[in-house]
Amino acid sequence: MKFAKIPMATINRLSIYMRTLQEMLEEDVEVISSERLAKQCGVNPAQIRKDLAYFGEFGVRGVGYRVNDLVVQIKDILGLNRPWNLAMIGVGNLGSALLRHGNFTKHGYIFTAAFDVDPKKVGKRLPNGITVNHVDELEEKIKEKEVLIGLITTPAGEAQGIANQLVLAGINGILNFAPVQIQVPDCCHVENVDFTIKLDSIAYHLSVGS
Amino acid sequence: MKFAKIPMATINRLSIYMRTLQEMLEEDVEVISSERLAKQCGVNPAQIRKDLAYFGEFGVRGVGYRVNDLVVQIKDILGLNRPWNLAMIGVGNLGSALLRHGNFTKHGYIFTAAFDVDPKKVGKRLPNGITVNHVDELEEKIKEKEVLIGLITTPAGEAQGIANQLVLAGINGILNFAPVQIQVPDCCHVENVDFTIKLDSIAYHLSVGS
DNA sequence: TGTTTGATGTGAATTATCTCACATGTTTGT
DNA sequence: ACAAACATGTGAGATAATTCACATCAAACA
Repeated sequence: MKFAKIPMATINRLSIYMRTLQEMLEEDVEVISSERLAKQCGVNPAQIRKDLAYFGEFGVRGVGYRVNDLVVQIKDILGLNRPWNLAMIGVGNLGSALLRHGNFTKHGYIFTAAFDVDPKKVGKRLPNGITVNHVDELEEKIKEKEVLIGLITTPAGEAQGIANQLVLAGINGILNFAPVQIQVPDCCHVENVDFTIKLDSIAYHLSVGS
Repeated sequence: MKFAKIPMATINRLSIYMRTLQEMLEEDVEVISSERLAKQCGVNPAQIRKDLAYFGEFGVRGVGYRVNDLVVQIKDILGLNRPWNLAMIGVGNLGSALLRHGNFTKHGYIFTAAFDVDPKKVGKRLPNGITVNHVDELEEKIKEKEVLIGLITTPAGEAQGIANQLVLAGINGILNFAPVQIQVPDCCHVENVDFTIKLDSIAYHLSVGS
Protein backbone atom coordinates (compact mmCIF):
# COMPACT_ATOMS: atom_id res chain seq x y z
CA MET A 1 0.00 0.00 0.00
CA LYS A 2 1.12 3.49 -0.77
CA PHE A 3 -0.34 6.94 -0.38
CA ALA A 4 -1.81 8.07 -3.66
CA LYS A 5 -4.78 9.75 -5.22
CA ILE A 6 -7.56 7.23 -5.56
CA PRO A 7 -9.20 6.99 -8.97
CA MET A 8 -12.90 7.66 -8.92
CA ALA A 9 -13.41 4.49 -10.93
CA THR A 10 -11.80 2.51 -8.12
CA ILE A 11 -14.37 3.76 -5.63
CA ASN A 12 -17.23 2.75 -7.90
CA ARG A 13 -15.76 -0.67 -8.46
CA LEU A 14 -15.35 -1.21 -4.73
CA SER A 15 -19.13 -0.87 -4.41
CA ILE A 16 -19.59 -3.48 -7.08
CA TYR A 17 -17.11 -5.85 -5.48
CA MET A 18 -18.90 -5.40 -2.18
CA ARG A 19 -22.30 -6.25 -3.62
CA THR A 20 -20.95 -9.33 -5.37
CA LEU A 21 -19.20 -10.43 -2.20
CA GLN A 22 -22.39 -9.98 -0.21
CA GLU A 23 -24.20 -12.24 -2.66
CA MET A 24 -21.47 -14.81 -2.23
CA LEU A 25 -21.75 -14.64 1.53
CA GLU A 26 -25.37 -15.66 1.18
CA GLU A 27 -24.21 -18.69 -0.78
CA ASP A 28 -21.75 -19.53 2.02
CA VAL A 29 -18.63 -18.85 -0.01
CA GLU A 30 -15.92 -18.19 2.58
CA VAL A 31 -12.85 -17.48 0.47
CA ILE A 32 -12.53 -16.11 -3.04
CA SER A 33 -9.70 -15.40 -5.45
CA SER A 34 -9.36 -12.16 -7.36
CA GLU A 35 -9.75 -14.22 -10.51
CA ARG A 36 -13.18 -15.54 -9.62
CA LEU A 37 -14.42 -12.25 -8.24
CA ALA A 38 -13.14 -10.52 -11.36
CA LYS A 39 -15.04 -12.84 -13.66
CA GLN A 40 -18.20 -12.27 -11.67
CA CYS A 41 -17.80 -8.49 -11.80
CA GLY A 42 -16.62 -8.37 -15.39
CA VAL A 43 -13.22 -6.82 -14.70
CA ASN A 44 -9.55 -7.79 -14.80
CA PRO A 45 -8.19 -9.67 -11.76
CA ALA A 46 -5.19 -7.35 -11.48
CA GLN A 47 -7.62 -4.47 -11.41
CA ILE A 48 -9.21 -5.79 -8.26
CA ARG A 49 -5.88 -6.33 -6.55
CA LYS A 50 -4.71 -2.84 -7.52
CA ASP A 51 -7.95 -1.27 -6.34
CA LEU A 52 -7.61 -2.93 -2.96
CA ALA A 53 -3.89 -2.18 -2.78
CA TYR A 54 -4.68 1.53 -2.57
CA PHE A 55 -6.05 0.89 0.89
CA GLY A 56 -4.06 -1.98 2.32
CA GLU A 57 -3.35 -5.71 2.09
CA PHE A 58 -6.53 -7.63 2.60
CA GLY A 59 -5.77 -10.99 1.03
CA VAL A 60 -3.67 -14.03 1.89
CA ARG A 61 -1.13 -15.03 -0.73
CA GLY A 62 -1.71 -18.44 -2.17
CA VAL A 63 -5.24 -18.45 -0.75
CA GLY A 64 -7.37 -15.47 -1.70
CA TYR A 65 -9.64 -13.16 0.24
CA ARG A 66 -11.90 -14.08 3.12
CA VAL A 67 -15.25 -12.92 1.80
CA ASN A 68 -16.68 -11.72 5.06
CA ASP A 69 -13.55 -9.82 6.07
CA LEU A 70 -13.30 -8.15 2.70
CA VAL A 71 -16.87 -6.90 2.89
CA VAL A 72 -16.11 -5.33 6.24
CA GLN A 73 -12.91 -3.76 4.92
CA ILE A 74 -14.61 -2.28 1.88
CA LYS A 75 -17.38 -0.89 4.06
CA ASP A 76 -14.73 0.73 6.19
CA ILE A 77 -13.07 2.23 3.14
CA LEU A 78 -16.30 3.65 1.77
CA GLY A 79 -17.54 4.91 5.12
CA LEU A 80 -20.47 2.51 5.19
CA ASN A 81 -19.91 1.24 8.71
CA ARG A 82 -22.59 3.62 9.93
CA PRO A 83 -26.06 4.69 8.78
CA TRP A 84 -26.55 7.60 6.38
CA ASN A 85 -29.73 9.64 6.64
CA LEU A 86 -31.32 10.70 3.39
CA ALA A 87 -33.90 13.28 2.40
CA MET A 88 -36.05 12.99 -0.70
CA ILE A 89 -36.99 16.26 -2.35
CA GLY A 90 -39.84 15.67 -4.76
CA VAL A 91 -42.44 13.03 -3.94
CA GLY A 92 -43.75 12.40 -7.45
CA ASN A 93 -43.74 9.13 -9.38
CA LEU A 94 -40.06 8.55 -9.14
CA GLY A 95 -39.60 9.98 -5.67
CA SER A 96 -42.24 7.82 -4.06
CA ALA A 97 -41.08 4.73 -5.91
CA LEU A 98 -37.59 5.26 -4.54
CA LEU A 99 -38.91 5.92 -1.05
CA ARG A 100 -40.54 2.49 -1.13
CA HIS A 101 -37.53 0.83 -2.74
CA GLY A 102 -36.03 -1.61 -0.25
CA ASN A 103 -32.54 -1.46 -1.68
CA PHE A 104 -31.57 1.72 0.13
CA THR A 105 -32.32 0.41 3.58
CA LYS A 106 -30.54 -2.82 2.76
CA HIS A 107 -27.32 -0.88 2.28
CA GLY A 108 -27.59 1.36 5.31
CA TYR A 109 -29.28 4.37 3.74
CA ILE A 110 -32.29 5.61 5.65
CA PHE A 111 -34.86 8.13 4.50
CA THR A 112 -35.58 10.41 7.46
CA ALA A 113 -37.27 13.26 5.59
CA ALA A 114 -39.25 13.95 2.42
CA PHE A 115 -40.33 17.21 0.85
CA ASP A 116 -42.72 18.47 -1.80
CA VAL A 117 -44.56 21.65 -2.72
CA ASP A 118 -47.87 20.03 -3.64
CA PRO A 119 -50.41 20.77 -0.83
CA LYS A 120 -52.05 17.43 -1.55
CA LYS A 121 -48.84 15.64 -0.66
CA VAL A 122 -47.62 17.73 2.26
CA GLY A 123 -48.65 16.15 5.54
CA LYS A 124 -49.15 12.71 4.01
CA ARG A 125 -47.63 9.82 5.88
CA LEU A 126 -45.46 7.50 3.79
CA PRO A 127 -45.22 3.69 4.13
CA ASN A 128 -41.84 3.99 5.83
CA GLY A 129 -43.35 6.13 8.56
CA ILE A 130 -42.06 9.57 7.61
CA THR A 131 -44.30 12.51 6.82
CA VAL A 132 -43.98 14.72 3.75
CA ASN A 133 -42.93 18.27 4.65
CA HIS A 134 -43.29 21.41 2.64
CA VAL A 135 -40.10 22.55 0.92
CA ASP A 136 -40.31 25.77 2.95
CA GLU A 137 -39.31 23.74 5.98
CA LEU A 138 -36.30 22.24 4.22
CA GLU A 139 -33.51 23.72 6.28
CA GLU A 140 -35.21 23.26 9.63
CA LYS A 141 -36.20 19.63 9.08
CA ILE A 142 -32.91 18.65 7.51
CA LYS A 143 -31.06 19.74 10.59
CA GLU A 144 -33.64 18.20 12.91
CA LYS A 145 -33.53 14.83 11.14
CA GLU A 146 -29.74 14.89 10.75
CA VAL A 147 -29.89 14.41 7.02
CA LEU A 148 -26.52 14.11 5.29
CA ILE A 149 -27.45 13.40 1.69
CA GLY A 150 -30.26 14.85 -0.41
CA LEU A 151 -31.96 13.12 -3.36
CA ILE A 152 -33.53 15.45 -5.91
CA THR A 153 -36.42 14.07 -7.94
CA THR A 154 -38.14 17.34 -8.74
CA PRO A 155 -38.86 18.53 -12.28
CA ALA A 156 -35.79 19.84 -14.07
CA GLY A 157 -36.74 23.47 -13.58
CA GLU A 158 -36.77 23.25 -9.78
CA ALA A 159 -33.63 21.24 -9.30
CA GLN A 160 -31.09 24.05 -9.17
CA GLY A 161 -33.13 26.02 -6.66
CA ILE A 162 -33.49 22.97 -4.44
CA ALA A 163 -29.79 22.27 -4.70
CA ASN A 164 -29.06 25.80 -3.52
CA GLN A 165 -31.35 25.35 -0.56
CA LEU A 166 -29.77 22.01 0.31
CA VAL A 167 -26.32 23.56 0.31
CA LEU A 168 -27.56 26.39 2.53
CA ALA A 169 -29.00 23.78 4.87
CA GLY A 170 -25.53 22.30 5.23
CA ILE A 171 -25.91 19.28 2.96
CA ASN A 172 -22.79 18.35 1.05
CA GLY A 173 -23.87 15.28 -0.83
CA ILE A 174 -26.55 15.28 -3.51
CA LEU A 175 -27.90 12.52 -5.72
CA ASN A 176 -29.63 14.28 -8.58
CA PHE A 177 -32.28 12.49 -10.65
CA ALA A 178 -33.47 15.64 -12.42
CA PRO A 179 -32.28 15.84 -16.02
CA VAL A 180 -30.19 18.98 -15.60
CA GLN A 181 -26.61 19.71 -14.71
CA ILE A 182 -26.73 21.39 -11.31
CA GLN A 183 -24.06 23.79 -10.09
CA VAL A 184 -22.85 23.64 -6.49
CA PRO A 185 -19.86 24.89 -4.50
CA ASP A 186 -16.84 22.61 -4.16
CA CYS A 187 -17.77 21.57 -0.65
CA CYS A 188 -20.75 19.69 -2.06
CA HIS A 189 -20.45 16.45 -3.96
CA VAL A 190 -23.07 15.79 -6.65
CA GLU A 191 -23.75 12.54 -8.47
CA ASN A 192 -26.20 12.48 -11.34
CA VAL A 193 -28.51 9.65 -12.30
CA ASP A 194 -29.96 10.07 -15.77
CA PHE A 195 -31.46 6.93 -17.26
CA THR A 196 -31.82 8.44 -20.69
CA ILE A 197 -28.06 9.00 -20.93
CA LYS A 198 -27.57 5.28 -20.44
CA LEU A 199 -30.20 4.63 -23.07
CA ASP A 200 -28.40 6.95 -25.46
CA SER A 201 -25.29 4.91 -24.94
CA ILE A 202 -27.18 1.70 -25.72
CA ALA A 203 -28.76 3.30 -28.78
CA TYR A 204 -25.33 4.31 -30.00
CA HIS A 205 -23.94 0.84 -29.62
CA LEU A 206 -26.88 -0.74 -31.39
CA SER A 207 -26.67 1.83 -34.18
CA VAL A 208 -22.99 1.40 -34.95
CA GLY A 209 -23.42 -2.31 -34.45
CA SER A 210 -20.77 -3.50 -32.06
CA MET B 1 -11.71 14.21 -38.30
CA LYS B 2 -9.88 10.95 -38.29
CA PHE B 3 -10.89 7.34 -37.97
CA ALA B 4 -10.27 6.15 -34.44
CA LYS B 5 -11.76 4.18 -31.63
CA ILE B 6 -14.27 6.35 -29.83
CA PRO B 7 -13.87 6.53 -26.06
CA MET B 8 -16.91 5.40 -24.16
CA ALA B 9 -16.64 8.57 -22.09
CA THR B 10 -17.05 10.62 -25.24
CA ILE B 11 -20.37 8.98 -26.05
CA ASN B 12 -21.70 9.71 -22.59
CA ARG B 13 -20.59 13.30 -22.79
CA LEU B 14 -22.27 13.76 -26.14
CA SER B 15 -25.58 12.97 -24.45
CA ILE B 16 -24.88 15.59 -21.85
CA TYR B 17 -23.92 18.18 -24.44
CA MET B 18 -27.10 17.43 -26.32
CA ARG B 19 -29.31 17.92 -23.30
CA THR B 20 -27.63 21.19 -22.41
CA LEU B 21 -27.94 22.37 -26.00
CA GLN B 22 -31.62 21.47 -26.02
CA GLU B 23 -32.15 23.58 -22.92
CA MET B 24 -30.38 26.45 -24.65
CA LEU B 25 -32.57 26.10 -27.69
CA GLU B 26 -35.56 26.70 -25.46
CA GLU B 27 -33.90 29.91 -24.32
CA ASP B 28 -33.40 30.92 -27.95
CA VAL B 29 -29.63 30.70 -27.90
CA GLU B 30 -28.62 30.25 -31.54
CA VAL B 31 -24.85 29.99 -31.40
CA ILE B 32 -22.58 28.80 -28.61
CA SER B 33 -18.86 28.52 -28.05
CA SER B 34 -17.15 25.42 -26.73
CA GLU B 35 -16.09 27.53 -23.79
CA ARG B 36 -19.61 28.40 -22.72
CA LEU B 37 -20.97 24.94 -23.33
CA ALA B 38 -18.05 23.51 -21.40
CA LYS B 39 -18.72 25.66 -18.37
CA GLN B 40 -22.36 24.64 -18.41
CA CYS B 41 -21.49 20.96 -18.62
CA GLY B 42 -18.60 21.10 -16.19
CA VAL B 43 -15.89 19.94 -18.61
CA ASN B 44 -12.88 21.36 -20.41
CA PRO B 45 -13.57 23.26 -23.67
CA ALA B 46 -10.90 21.33 -25.55
CA GLN B 47 -12.64 18.18 -24.43
CA ILE B 48 -15.79 19.17 -26.24
CA ARG B 49 -13.95 20.04 -29.41
CA LYS B 50 -12.04 16.75 -29.28
CA ASP B 51 -15.19 14.77 -28.66
CA LEU B 52 -16.87 16.32 -31.66
CA ALA B 53 -13.76 16.01 -33.79
CA TYR B 54 -14.06 12.24 -33.68
CA PHE B 55 -17.11 12.57 -35.87
CA GLY B 56 -16.53 15.62 -38.05
CA GLU B 57 -16.27 19.38 -38.11
CA PHE B 58 -19.46 20.89 -36.81
CA GLY B 59 -18.42 24.36 -35.76
CA VAL B 60 -17.46 27.59 -37.48
CA ARG B 61 -14.06 28.99 -36.56
CA GLY B 62 -14.23 32.37 -34.97
CA VAL B 63 -17.93 31.90 -34.31
CA GLY B 64 -18.85 28.72 -32.49
CA TYR B 65 -21.50 26.07 -33.00
CA ARG B 66 -25.03 26.63 -34.25
CA VAL B 67 -27.03 25.13 -31.38
CA ASN B 68 -29.80 23.66 -33.46
CA ASP B 69 -27.46 22.09 -36.00
CA LEU B 70 -25.27 20.61 -33.33
CA VAL B 71 -28.23 18.95 -31.64
CA VAL B 72 -29.16 17.35 -34.95
CA GLN B 73 -25.58 16.23 -35.55
CA ILE B 74 -25.24 14.67 -32.12
CA LYS B 75 -28.55 12.89 -32.56
CA ASP B 76 -27.22 11.50 -35.82
CA ILE B 77 -24.05 10.33 -34.15
CA LEU B 78 -25.89 8.60 -31.33
CA GLY B 79 -28.53 7.08 -33.57
CA LEU B 80 -31.33 9.13 -32.05
CA ASN B 81 -32.83 10.33 -35.30
CA ARG B 82 -35.46 7.63 -35.02
CA PRO B 83 -37.67 6.22 -32.28
CA TRP B 84 -36.51 3.37 -30.07
CA ASN B 85 -39.08 0.99 -28.70
CA LEU B 86 -38.64 -0.14 -25.12
CA ALA B 87 -40.02 -2.96 -23.03
CA MET B 88 -40.27 -2.81 -19.26
CA ILE B 89 -39.84 -6.10 -17.46
CA GLY B 90 -41.10 -5.76 -13.90
CA VAL B 91 -44.01 -3.46 -13.19
CA GLY B 92 -43.37 -2.86 -9.49
CA ASN B 93 -42.78 0.44 -7.73
CA LEU B 94 -39.84 1.45 -9.82
CA GLY B 95 -41.07 -0.05 -13.07
CA SER B 96 -44.38 1.75 -13.03
CA ALA B 97 -42.79 5.02 -11.95
CA LEU B 98 -40.47 4.82 -14.93
CA LEU B 99 -43.32 3.91 -17.28
CA ARG B 100 -45.04 7.13 -16.27
CA HIS B 101 -41.85 9.17 -16.37
CA GLY B 102 -42.14 11.67 -19.21
CA ASN B 103 -38.43 11.95 -19.79
CA PHE B 104 -38.19 8.85 -21.93
CA THR B 105 -40.76 9.95 -24.46
CA LYS B 106 -39.20 13.38 -24.56
CA HIS B 107 -36.00 11.84 -25.91
CA GLY B 108 -37.55 9.49 -28.41
CA TYR B 109 -37.81 6.35 -26.29
CA ILE B 110 -41.22 4.73 -26.40
CA PHE B 111 -42.52 1.97 -24.18
CA THR B 112 -44.40 -0.47 -26.38
CA ALA B 113 -44.54 -3.43 -24.00
CA ALA B 114 -44.50 -4.21 -20.30
CA PHE B 115 -44.24 -7.53 -18.49
CA ASP B 116 -44.75 -8.96 -15.03
CA VAL B 117 -45.47 -12.30 -13.39
CA ASP B 118 -48.01 -11.05 -10.84
CA PRO B 119 -51.51 -12.16 -11.97
CA LYS B 120 -52.92 -9.00 -10.39
CA LYS B 121 -50.85 -6.88 -12.77
CA VAL B 122 -51.09 -8.92 -15.96
CA GLY B 123 -53.86 -7.58 -18.19
CA LYS B 124 -53.87 -4.17 -16.52
CA ARG B 125 -53.88 -1.19 -18.81
CA LEU B 126 -51.23 1.43 -18.07
CA PRO B 127 -51.61 5.22 -18.36
CA ASN B 128 -49.59 5.25 -21.58
CA GLY B 129 -52.06 2.86 -23.20
CA ILE B 130 -50.07 -0.37 -23.16
CA THR B 131 -51.24 -3.51 -21.40
CA VAL B 132 -49.13 -5.56 -19.01
CA ASN B 133 -48.29 -8.99 -20.42
CA HIS B 134 -47.19 -12.09 -18.60
CA VAL B 135 -43.48 -12.81 -18.82
CA ASP B 136 -44.35 -16.11 -20.53
CA GLU B 137 -45.29 -14.08 -23.59
CA LEU B 138 -42.01 -12.19 -23.61
CA GLU B 139 -40.53 -13.43 -26.86
CA GLU B 140 -43.76 -13.26 -28.82
CA LYS B 141 -44.72 -9.74 -27.74
CA ILE B 142 -41.23 -8.33 -28.07
CA LYS B 143 -41.15 -9.34 -31.69
CA GLU B 144 -44.69 -8.17 -32.30
CA LYS B 145 -44.07 -4.75 -30.74
CA GLU B 146 -40.66 -4.37 -32.37
CA VAL B 147 -38.90 -3.78 -29.09
CA LEU B 148 -35.18 -3.04 -29.35
CA ILE B 149 -34.18 -2.33 -25.76
CA GLY B 150 -35.31 -4.00 -22.55
CA LEU B 151 -35.41 -2.39 -19.10
CA ILE B 152 -35.16 -4.78 -16.18
CA THR B 153 -36.71 -3.68 -12.89
CA THR B 154 -37.39 -7.11 -11.43
CA PRO B 155 -36.05 -8.25 -8.06
CA ALA B 156 -32.36 -9.15 -8.17
CA GLY B 157 -33.03 -12.86 -8.20
CA GLU B 158 -35.05 -12.79 -11.40
CA ALA B 159 -32.84 -10.43 -13.40
CA GLN B 160 -30.45 -12.96 -14.92
CA GLY B 161 -33.25 -15.22 -16.08
CA ILE B 162 -35.05 -12.31 -17.68
CA ALA B 163 -31.85 -11.18 -19.36
CA ASN B 164 -31.44 -14.64 -20.84
CA GLN B 165 -34.98 -14.55 -22.18
CA LEU B 166 -34.46 -11.09 -23.64
CA VAL B 167 -31.36 -12.24 -25.47
CA LEU B 168 -33.24 -15.26 -26.82
CA ALA B 169 -35.98 -12.92 -27.99
CA GLY B 170 -33.37 -11.07 -30.05
CA ILE B 171 -32.86 -8.05 -27.82
CA ASN B 172 -29.34 -6.71 -27.76
CA GLY B 173 -29.62 -3.70 -25.53
CA ILE B 174 -30.50 -3.91 -21.84
CA LEU B 175 -30.81 -1.25 -19.17
CA ASN B 176 -30.60 -3.09 -15.89
CA PHE B 177 -31.98 -1.55 -12.69
CA ALA B 178 -31.73 -4.76 -10.66
CA PRO B 179 -28.84 -4.70 -8.20
CA VAL B 180 -26.93 -7.61 -9.72
CA GLN B 181 -24.27 -7.96 -12.36
CA ILE B 182 -25.95 -9.77 -15.25
CA GLN B 183 -24.04 -11.87 -17.77
CA VAL B 184 -24.90 -11.71 -21.46
CA PRO B 185 -23.23 -12.69 -24.76
CA ASP B 186 -21.11 -10.08 -26.53
CA CYS B 187 -23.83 -9.28 -29.02
CA CYS B 188 -25.84 -7.69 -26.21
CA HIS B 189 -24.97 -4.36 -24.64
CA VAL B 190 -25.86 -3.93 -20.98
CA GLU B 191 -25.88 -0.71 -18.97
CA ASN B 192 -26.47 -0.83 -15.24
CA VAL B 193 -28.25 1.74 -13.12
CA ASP B 194 -27.64 1.26 -9.44
CA PHE B 195 -28.51 4.24 -7.29
CA THR B 196 -26.87 2.81 -4.21
CA ILE B 197 -23.51 2.69 -5.98
CA LYS B 198 -23.76 6.43 -6.53
CA LEU B 199 -24.70 6.85 -2.89
CA ASP B 200 -21.66 4.82 -1.88
CA SER B 201 -19.55 7.20 -3.87
CA ILE B 202 -21.09 10.18 -2.11
CA ALA B 203 -20.67 8.51 1.27
CA TYR B 204 -17.01 7.93 0.50
CA HIS B 205 -16.42 11.54 -0.43
CA LEU B 206 -18.17 12.81 2.67
CA SER B 207 -16.24 10.36 4.85
CA VAL B 208 -12.80 11.24 3.62
CA GLY B 209 -13.81 14.86 3.57
CA SER B 210 -12.96 16.27 0.18
C1' DT C 1 11.89 -30.12 6.29
C1' DG C 2 11.96 -29.26 1.49
C1' DT C 3 9.33 -28.87 -2.59
C1' DT C 4 5.38 -27.86 -5.24
C1' DT C 5 1.30 -25.31 -6.00
C1' DG C 6 -1.38 -21.31 -5.90
C1' DA C 7 -2.73 -16.56 -5.50
C1' DT C 8 -1.52 -12.06 -3.72
C1' DG C 9 0.88 -7.45 -4.14
C1' DT C 10 3.30 -4.38 -7.11
C1' DG C 11 6.89 -2.11 -10.35
C1' DA C 12 7.02 -1.52 -15.12
C1' DA C 13 4.91 -1.34 -19.58
C1' DT C 14 1.04 -0.30 -21.99
C1' DT C 15 -3.01 1.84 -23.22
C1' DA C 16 -6.41 5.32 -22.79
C1' DT C 17 -7.84 9.89 -21.86
C1' DC C 18 -7.36 14.72 -21.17
C1' DT C 19 -5.29 19.27 -21.70
C1' DC C 20 -2.35 22.62 -23.80
C1' DA C 21 -1.06 25.61 -27.23
C1' DC C 22 -1.20 27.26 -31.52
C1' DA C 23 -2.12 27.24 -36.54
C1' DT C 24 -6.22 27.90 -39.16
C1' DG C 25 -10.22 29.89 -40.88
C1' DT C 26 -14.32 33.54 -40.06
C1' DT C 27 -16.21 37.59 -39.07
C1' DT C 28 -16.22 42.50 -37.92
C1' DG C 29 -14.72 47.03 -38.35
C1' DT C 30 -11.94 50.59 -40.34
C1' DA D 1 -8.44 45.47 -48.60
C1' DC D 2 -6.32 44.95 -44.35
C1' DA D 3 -6.03 44.20 -39.53
C1' DA D 4 -7.83 42.81 -35.25
C1' DA D 5 -10.58 39.75 -32.62
C1' DC D 6 -12.28 35.40 -31.93
C1' DA D 7 -13.10 30.45 -31.56
C1' DT D 8 -12.49 26.14 -33.88
C1' DG D 9 -9.68 21.87 -34.99
C1' DT D 10 -5.70 19.25 -33.88
C1' DG D 11 -0.76 17.54 -33.10
C1' DA D 12 2.01 17.02 -29.30
C1' DG D 13 2.65 16.61 -24.54
C1' DA D 14 1.01 15.47 -20.01
C1' DT D 15 -1.75 12.74 -17.08
C1' DA D 16 -4.38 8.90 -15.69
C1' DA D 17 -5.90 4.22 -15.66
C1' DT D 18 -5.33 -0.52 -16.87
C1' DT D 19 -2.90 -4.70 -17.65
C1' DC D 20 1.20 -7.55 -17.58
C1' DA D 21 4.52 -10.28 -15.44
C1' DC D 22 6.85 -11.79 -11.79
C1' DA D 23 8.74 -11.69 -7.07
C1' DT D 24 6.74 -12.89 -2.76
C1' DC D 25 4.54 -15.33 0.72
C1' DA D 26 1.22 -19.11 2.51
C1' DA D 27 -0.46 -23.68 2.53
C1' DA D 28 -0.38 -28.57 1.37
C1' DC D 29 2.01 -32.60 0.97
C1' DA D 30 5.62 -35.87 0.47
